[in-house]
Amino acid sequence: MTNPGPRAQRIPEKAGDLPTQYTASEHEGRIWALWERAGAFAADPARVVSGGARPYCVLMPPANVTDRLHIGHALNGTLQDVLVRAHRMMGFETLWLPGTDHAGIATQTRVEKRLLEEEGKGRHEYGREAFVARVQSFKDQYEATITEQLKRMGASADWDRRRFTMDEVCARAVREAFFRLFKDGLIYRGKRLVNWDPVTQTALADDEVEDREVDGKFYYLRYPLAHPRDGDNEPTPVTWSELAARGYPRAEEMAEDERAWVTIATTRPETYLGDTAVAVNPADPRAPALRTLCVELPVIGRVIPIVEDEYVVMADPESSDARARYATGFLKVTPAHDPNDWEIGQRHALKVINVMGPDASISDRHGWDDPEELRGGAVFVGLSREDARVKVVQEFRARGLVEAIKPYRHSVGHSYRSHAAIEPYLSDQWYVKVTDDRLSGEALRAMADEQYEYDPEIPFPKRSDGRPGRMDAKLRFHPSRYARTFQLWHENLRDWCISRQLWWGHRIPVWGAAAQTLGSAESRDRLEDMVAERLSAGTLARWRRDVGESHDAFTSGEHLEESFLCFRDDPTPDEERILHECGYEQDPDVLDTWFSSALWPISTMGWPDEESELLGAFNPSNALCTAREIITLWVSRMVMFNRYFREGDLPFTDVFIHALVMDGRGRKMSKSIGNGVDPLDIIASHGADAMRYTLCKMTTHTQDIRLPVERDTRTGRNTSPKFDEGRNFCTKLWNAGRLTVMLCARGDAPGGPVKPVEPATLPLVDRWMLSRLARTARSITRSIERFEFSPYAQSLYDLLWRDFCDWYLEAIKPTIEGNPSQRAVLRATFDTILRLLHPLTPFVTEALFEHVSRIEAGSVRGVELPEPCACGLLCRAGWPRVSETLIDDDAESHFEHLRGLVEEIRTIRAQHGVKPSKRITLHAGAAAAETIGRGDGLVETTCGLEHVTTDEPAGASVAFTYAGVDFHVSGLADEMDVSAERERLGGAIAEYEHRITTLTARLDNPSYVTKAPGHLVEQTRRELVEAETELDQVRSRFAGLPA
RNA sequence: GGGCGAUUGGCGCAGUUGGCUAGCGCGCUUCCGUGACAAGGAAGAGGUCACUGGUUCGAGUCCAGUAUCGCCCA
Repeated sequence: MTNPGPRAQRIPEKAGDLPTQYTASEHEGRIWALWERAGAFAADPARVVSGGARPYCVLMPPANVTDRLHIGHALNGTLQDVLVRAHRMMGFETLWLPGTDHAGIATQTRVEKRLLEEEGKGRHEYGREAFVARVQSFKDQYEATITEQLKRMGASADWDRRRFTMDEVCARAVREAFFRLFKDGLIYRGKRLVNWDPVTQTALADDEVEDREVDGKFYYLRYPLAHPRDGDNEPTPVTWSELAARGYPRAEEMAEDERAWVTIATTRPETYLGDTAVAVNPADPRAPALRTLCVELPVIGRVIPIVEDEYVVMADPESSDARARYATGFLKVTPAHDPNDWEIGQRHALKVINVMGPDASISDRHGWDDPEELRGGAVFVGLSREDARVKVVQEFRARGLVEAIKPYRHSVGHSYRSHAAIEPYLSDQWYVKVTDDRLSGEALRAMADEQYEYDPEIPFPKRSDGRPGRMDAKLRFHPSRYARTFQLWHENLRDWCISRQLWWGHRIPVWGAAAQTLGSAESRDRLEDMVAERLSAGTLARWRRDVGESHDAFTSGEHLEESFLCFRDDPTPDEERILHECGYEQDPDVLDTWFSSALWPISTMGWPDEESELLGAFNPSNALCTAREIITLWVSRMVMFNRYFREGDLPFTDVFIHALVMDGRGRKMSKSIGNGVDPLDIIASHGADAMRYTLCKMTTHTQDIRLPVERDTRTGRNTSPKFDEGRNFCTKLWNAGRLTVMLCARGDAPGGPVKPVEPATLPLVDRWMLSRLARTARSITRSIERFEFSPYAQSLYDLLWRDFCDWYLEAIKPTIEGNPSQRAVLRATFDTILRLLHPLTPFVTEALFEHVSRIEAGSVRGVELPEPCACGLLCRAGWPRVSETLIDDDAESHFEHLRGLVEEIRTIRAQHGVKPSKRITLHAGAAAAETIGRGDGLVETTCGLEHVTTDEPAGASVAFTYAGVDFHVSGLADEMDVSAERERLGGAIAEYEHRITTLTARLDNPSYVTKAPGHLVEQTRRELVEAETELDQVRSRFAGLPA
C-alpha cells in the first residue's frame, strides 16, 4: 500500500480536522454526489462479452409504483447492495438493474380512489385514454419518490439503466412473449369460474385472493319436491305419502297429503336463483327414493333434477368435521357461482345459469333470462348480493320454507386489493397453460439436484421430447428449505388466468370475433389475404375456438365458433379497418401484471433482441433477493419464461429469501395499522449506514424481524431504537478512524521507498492483529458467498470494536510514535476494515477513506490493498487480499493468555476500588515475567502497570493465581482492603468448587473415560488438576486474611 | 387441510457437522469526564435453552410427541 501516488504527497491530516461524532447527514449527500459524478455504478457489458471480466448481476425486484417504499424494501435493497458492492470490489463487472412495476390493479385502484375523492369522478367519465394518462402521471410521481428513497439508502444500482414494466423496451418483450406463447398453443381462452372482484370489476389470479374468517350464517331452506316437468305443464308435486311408498326413511311420520321437501343448507341463499340441481350422496339412505325426482325452486318455479354425487358431505351431528355437523345431506348446486358446484355441474352436464352482473348484483342480462322464471324472480333483479340474500330469506319465510338459521364462522376469499368478498364468476378469460411440461416441467428441471426432493410416488417430470429428464440447471434457494416451496408449487400448479378487466396495463394483442357472422364477401376476402400474408411472414397467429353450445341462455342451442388473431406487432390502419369490418375487436382487457414481471430478467436487457450485449453478458443473472410469497408469484414465472424464451437459460442461479419485517408486536407492517416505517425517517434519525447495518445484522436464516416502532414526538416521524446499535457502530468506526489518522500523523514520514514490513519481525499485538484480520477477512468473504448477512455484520463488529478498538489501539498508543512498522500495520489494518465494511456501511467508510488513503505508511507483506480506479473512491477500490499466512496461532494463543491475565488484574483493581489513573506493580515469577515480556508491553499498557518485577512485594499486596501460576499486585492502596479481598476470594472459592464438582462427576463416569475421545478426557483431567491446585491456593489465602 | 419456521437472562436475537464453564446488543448495578469515542471506557448481576419422553459417555444442538405463536399455499 505504499503506492506513492499524488495523494501520498499531501500533508497528513491533523486530528483536529475530524469532529468527534459522525453526523450522517453531513456526509451522505456529498458522498452520493461523488459516486454519481464518477459513474461508479455503471456496468459495462462489453468487458464481459470480450472476456475481460466475470459478470455479476442482480435484478432489483421492481417496486410497485403504488406507494413509497417501506422498511421491508429497505431491507431488500440493503442486502442486494451488500452483494453488489462486495462483488464490484472483488473485480466482477457488476450490474444491479433497478426499476419499477406498473402493478396493474393496485395502481389503478389507488388512482381511481384518489380521483373519486378529489374530483368526484369515476374512470368511465374520463375515458380510457385520459384515465391512463392520469395513472401515468401518478406513476411518474411515485417512481421518482422510490428512486430517491433507494438512492438515499445508498443503493449502488446502475440508475441510467432503470426500467419500468410498461416502458417501450419492456412492452416489446411482452408483446413478443405473448405472441410466441399464443402461437405455440400455450395461451388459450377459457370459460371458467374466475375469482371476480365486484368492486374493481376484474378477474383475479388465485394468489390475489386472501382468505379471511367471517361470521356468517348457515341457512336451512326447504326445496319442495316435484316430478320432472312434462312438456309445458305445471310440475306435479310429490307428497310425503308418495315418498313413503318409495321407501324414503321416516316419510310416514309426515302429514301424508302434504307436499314433500328436502332441506338444503347454504351460506349463500341468494345464489339459489342460479341453482340447476340438488345433489345428494349416493350412499345416503334417502338417495334411492329420490331417484328420478326433481325439486321446484320456490318463487321462480325452476324445476331442477336431484343428482347423486360423492362430493356431498353426509349429515352427522356427532362428527368432528364442522361441515358434517352443519350439513343436511342435500346440497344446492349453483355451477355459475361456486367452484365446487361448477365441478359437480361438469360431472352431471348441468345447465349453468349466471344470475349476477359484474357488480355482483342480481341481473337478468348475463345468462338468466327465462321469461317464466323472471315473472316471479323480478323482485330480486337489481338487488345487491347482500340485499338479495335478505330478500330470498324473506320470500322463503313467507312460504314457510325456512327451517333454521345457525351462526357459522367460515373463511371467505377477499380481494387483496379492494378487500371485497370475491365472487366466483363465470367468464371468458385468457390463460397461460403453465401446467404444460414446457413450462412447469422446465421449472422443476431447473432445480439444483441436491435441492430437489425425489418422491417415488411422483415420477420425475420427463421432457415430452424424450430428452433426459434429469436436473439440467442449477437453481438454488437460500435458505435451502425454500426449494421445497418452489417444488410443491410446480407439482400442484393450475393454469394461470392472465386477463384483467383493467385499463392500466399491457393490452392483450388479440383481435377476436364470432367467425361466421360479419363482413361483406369482399372484406372477408381481404381479411383472408391479410391473414395468409401475415401467417406466412410469421407475424400473426390464429386460433379458432369451438365453443359448442353456449351456456348463455340468449344464444342457447346455437353452435358457435370464435376466431382469434394475435398480432406480433400492431396492425396497420388499413388492417384495422378490415378487422373492424369483419366484426373483429381488440380484446379490451390487459395482462396480469406478473406477466410483464415474469419477463423482467430478459425484457430489461433488450430481449427479444438476441444480439443485445446486456443479454449476452448478464443473463442468467446471479442472485435474486426477495420475500417468501414471491417464490410462487414471481420467481416461478421468471424461471418458466426465461427458460422457455432463452433455450433453457435460467433468469438467475441463486434465490435468497429474506425475512419479513414486522412491528414490535409481531404484526406485519401495514398502512391500515399505521405501523409501517419509511426508510427516509430512519435515515433522518439514525443515518443510512446505521439503518443498513442494523437491518443486515437482523438478517439470519431463520427469523422474521421484529422492529419496535416509536413515534418521535418532536419530528412526528416514526423511528425505532433498534437502529441505535447501527448508529453507535458508525460512531465507533468514525472515532477509530479519527484516532488512526491522529496516530499516523505523528512521527516522521517514511523517506523514500520502503520495503514491506515483515509480519514475523513485529511485536505480539501487531502479529495478533494481523492474524485476526486475516481470519475475519476469510470468514466474511465466505459469509457473503453464502448469503449469511448477520454473521457478516457480526464479525466486522467484533473485529472493529472488540479486537481493533478495545485491544489493538489501546496497546499501540505508547509505542506507535516513531515506529514506522507499527504505523504500516495500523494503516493496513484499518484500511482493510474499511474495505470489508464498505458494502455494509458505504457512506461512513467512504468518508473515512478520504482521510485514511492519504496516510503515508509502508505496506505489510501479506496484506494486498488494490488501489481504487481513477476516481479514487473506496466504492471502486479492490477487495482486500489478506494472506492466510498471516494467521498466527502462536500469536493468538499467547495474546489470549496475556489478555486473561490482564482481565484478572483489572478485576482485582475494580474490586479494590483502584482509580484508573493509579499505576500498580505486578510481581511475577521468572518464567511468567518472561512470557509477559514477550508481550512487548501489552500487559503493562492495558491494565495500568507501573512495571512488572520478579521481586517479592514489600508492602501491602494482593495475591492471585492465574493459569496455575502465582502473582501479586502491589501499590493498589496503602493498606489492603480486607473485606473486598474476602469477598473476592470467597467468590473464587465457590467458583472453583463448582467447577471441580462437574469435572469430577464427568471423570467418575467410566463410560466417559472409555468412550469419549482421548484428548477430551485428557483435557478434563488437566482442568481438574488445575482447578484443585488453584482452589487450595485461594483457600489458604482466604485463611491467611487478617480477621 | 398441506408445507415451513419459531419458543434461549427484563427486551430483541446468535449459537453452521452434538464436546458449553451457553454468547451478542439494548436495558440494569458500581466505578470513571483518562489525550479517539459518554452514541464512550472498566468491572458486575442476571438463563433448570417452551414442555414430555428417547438416542448418546455427553443434547440448546439429533429423534418422537405435546403446547403456544407466526408465515406461505390450498
